[in-house]
Formats: sequence, C-alpha cells, structure tokens
Amino acid sequence: MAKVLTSKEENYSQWYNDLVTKADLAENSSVRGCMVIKPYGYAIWEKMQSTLDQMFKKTGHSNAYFPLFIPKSFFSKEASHVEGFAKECAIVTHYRLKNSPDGKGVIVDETAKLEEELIVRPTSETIIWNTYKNWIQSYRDLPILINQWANVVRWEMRTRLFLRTAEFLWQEGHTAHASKEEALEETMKMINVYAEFAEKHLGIPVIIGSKTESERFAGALDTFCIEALMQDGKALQAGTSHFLGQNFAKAFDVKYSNKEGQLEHVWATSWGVSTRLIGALIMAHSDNNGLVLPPKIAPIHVVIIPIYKNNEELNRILDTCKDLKEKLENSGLTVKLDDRDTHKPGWKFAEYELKGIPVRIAIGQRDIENKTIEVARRDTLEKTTVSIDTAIDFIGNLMKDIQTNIYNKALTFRNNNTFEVNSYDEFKIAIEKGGFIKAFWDGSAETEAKIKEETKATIRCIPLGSKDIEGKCMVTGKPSKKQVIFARAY
RNA sequence: CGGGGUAUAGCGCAGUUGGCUAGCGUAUCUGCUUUGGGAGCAGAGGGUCGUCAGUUCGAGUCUGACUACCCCGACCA
Repeated sequence: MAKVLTSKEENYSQWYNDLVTKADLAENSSVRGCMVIKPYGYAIWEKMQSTLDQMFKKTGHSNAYFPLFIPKSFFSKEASHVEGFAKECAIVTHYRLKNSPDGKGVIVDETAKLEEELIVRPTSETIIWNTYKNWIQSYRDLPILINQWANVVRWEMRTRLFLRTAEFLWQEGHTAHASKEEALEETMKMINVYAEFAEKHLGIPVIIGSKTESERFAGALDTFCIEALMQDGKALQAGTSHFLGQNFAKAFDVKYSNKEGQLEHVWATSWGVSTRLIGALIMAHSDNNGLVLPPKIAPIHVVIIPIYKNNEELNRILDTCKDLKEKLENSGLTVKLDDRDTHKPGWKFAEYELKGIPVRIAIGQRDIENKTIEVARRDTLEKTTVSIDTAIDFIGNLMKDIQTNIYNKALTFRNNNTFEVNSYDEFKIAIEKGGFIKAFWDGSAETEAKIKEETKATIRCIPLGSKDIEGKCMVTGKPSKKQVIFARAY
C-alpha cells in the first residue's frame, strides 16, 4: 500500500503521519500528490507564518490577497515565465455541472464553457503585475512592498509529501521599485531574512547563494536561494528570492514617471518559502525517536505528565502540575498538561518524543515528597531531577540551550558532510556519499549539464561573499575563479 | 510518458502444486489486574481478497484487460 518515503526516509513516515497525510481522494481521481495537513503539522506552519510575518512587517511589508484564478492570456505575456510553468498548470474550462442523463452522478455541462480558460495559480507574478499596472503612475507610488499568504498548484509529474505536493501553501512577496539598485537591495534583504529565519528559528544552517542560469526562476534575471543539507546527505532548497529586473514591468506595461518627468519601467522582485520548510525541519533534525523541534518553532514547549497510582494520588499531584503549568505559561511558554487516564506514562513519553516537544516534565508521588520534578530534554534525551523552586529558571535556560544545541548539531553535521574536491574523479566518489561538495566550475551551462547527466548532482548555488580563488574547472580544466556547491537535491 | 514493482481487516503482512470455515501482528471494544519508558491475561467486533471479465465442479491463488499506488528517469519550491 501507500508508503510515504523509502529507504532511510522510511523511518520518517510515522512522524510525517502525525503532521500530514496524503489526501484520500476518490478512486480514479486524477488529482495526485495532494496533502492533508493535520492539526499538529498545521500548528507548526502557523508558528512559521507568525514569525515570518513579524519579520516582514519589520522590513516594511504588508499582506494582501490576489485571486486564485488567472486568465490564460496573462501567461502569454512573459515568454520565459510561461515556458517555465506551462507544463504544470491546472486549467479551469467550465463553470457548471449537470445531472448525467443516465442517472449516474454528474457530468460537465458543455454549454457552460468559459470564453477564456482560467489557470489555477502556480505563482502569482502575472496577476499581481497586471494589478500593479493600475496602482503605479508616479515615483511617489513606489516602492510597493506586498506579501501574500496563499495556496498554489503545480501539476508536477512526480510528487513527494511535503517536499513536492501538487498543492502547497506558501508566502510570496512581490515588490515594485523605482530603481535597479533598490530592487537588487530588496532581493538581497529578503534572502537574508530567510537565512535568519532558517538558522535562528528553525535551527537549520543554510548557505546563501545565487543560482546558475539553468536553475533560475522562470522570468528572473537572478535567483538567490538558501540551501540546506538534510541528514540523508541530500540538499534542499529552503527559500528563494528573485531579482526580476524589468521583465514583468515590460510584459504588463507598468511604467512610472520619475522625478524628471520621464516614463520608466518599474523594477521587480519576488520571494517565497513554502510548507516544504516543514519537511526541512523534519529531515534536518529528526532522530530515531521521532521529531526534534527547536523551541522557537514548537507549537508546545513543555508537556507535563503526572504519574499516579489512583485518583486520590492524581488529585494531589494535579495541584502541583497545574501550579507549575501556570508559572511556566507566565514565563512565556506554551504548556500542555496531559492528565489523560486513557494512556500510561510510558506511552505518553514515547508519544511526545515522537512529536518532538522540546521538554517533558514528569511529576509523581516521590517528587511531591521531595519537592522536585523530573525534566527530560528532547534533543539529547537527558533527564534531570530539579528542585521545584528553581524549575522556572531552569526550564527557561533549557529552552535557549536546546535551541542552540539543535542548530549546532545540524551545523556540525553539515561541516562533517561538506567536502572540497579537485578532480572530477574525486567528485564522482564524493557525490555518492552525499553532502555538499565544493568544486571549481568553468561557468558554462554545458559543463553543468554534463555533470548533472553523469552524476545526478546539480549546482545548488554559487555562495555569496566567497572570495575569488584561482583554480581550474574540475571537468574541463578551464580557469575558474569560484568554487560552487554541488549536491544531489530533492 | 518510459522502465520495474505492489494491491488480502484501520495500519503492517502471511496465504504452499487451485480445495471447501481467509489467517497472523498491531490497533479497536469489554472485563479484571496494572501505572517512574509504548503493560498483562481473558473475551469480542472488524474482510464482497483493487475492479471487470475468462478458465474450472471449485479462484485470494491461474489467464486477460483496466485502475490505483510505490520506486527509478524526465519536471520541480
């Protein structure tokens, strides 16, 4: 039957199952690879949303919403854009159903055919720039800094839960600027916001870089990305920020008059992260006991489990639990008290480890007598007995500890799995082991394609801020100034 | 769309050269004993064996077609 992931990833399936499942659509349905995000998975997404939203507000952005349906004609306006998305679009052709004459169910009413087909958005550049056209006349109208939280549909040939679903949730920022410099600055600003979010909140170290021409977003002049390394040695693109130049402004005829009174095309950026980040979180941190969530993204920080033999004992222990819960909540943490008598303590321990709750507290009769609690941290699985008087401070510090420890662990993993190679032979061996591989590349699309063809490895990015070093392309031997990052990717 | 594989209880699986009442683990429900790491015992419920056709006295098992899913490629956040 349906298995979510394979080989090493098979281990992840039961944890995925807590967060998300494959949508159970009707048999014969041609909709494939849609996901149901379960409450716990959605709670993680909400946490990501609120954190990102705050970061966007700080950088001056506002949220707005644009239509799900995009007229087909919008897509024909930017040639390279349609080239990139044409093969994976869902198209609405009719607007009405009717009862089938043979009495079996419903059929499409052929008389209700749309004049112009509608495309279910795979991304919103076209409809947004068609709208911006009416919003922008003067340099006084710029910049426009807008973000949208939405769902998009891409009819991929192959899907994979979380990492590549037919429909996914994301945020897409679309900005309009008066100058190239300002747009470029915005592009860089937002990729840095993503990097900060990934590292400080998700605990996932990322490499910021630019994409090669072949990996670039359809319609962009330059694409910047953050690349993360998963525990199975494969790379995952965790976020992108595109410098769109004047491509969309020209395609949708968006001009403004500058201070000198001359008409100019507007400069554009777009940037986004998606529910794929939940997949990144799982695959970057999980261990054999399940998920490991960094405190800053965990929907629940602390779970308290009372341990008791009978109702009388429970009532005594519960008072202590409730009191502790309140104090922890006052210190800014989200706390769950699990006093269900339908499951045994051992069952609950395993359950919350599976869910990745950062800290678990157990309180039993002997703790009441000793005025202690047992604190277990998820990242190291260590247990400590702490005096109840010092518990709040202890747990507050523990949260910070866990957050940095998770990041450091992932960073160490990445460092141990980043290799530098000087020859193509070395490269071929290294790529089989997985990880990031730094190598010189001559900058040509032919060489890039050859490497991909022969090793399935792609150039993840050209790291930003790396200094020029003299070297020779590992394949052609031509002079090269930059080492780029290769990996097999999701 | 090409190549390979799978389809039997909610989930994971077994089912012999066709043989009569389709099984195991787990989960679920009931009762008692348990409760500091996914408890034990006893009992119960749950399946038109993916769909349609064919061969046969008889099909989960053999044949054909269809469908869905999984893996590998092409595509991709």
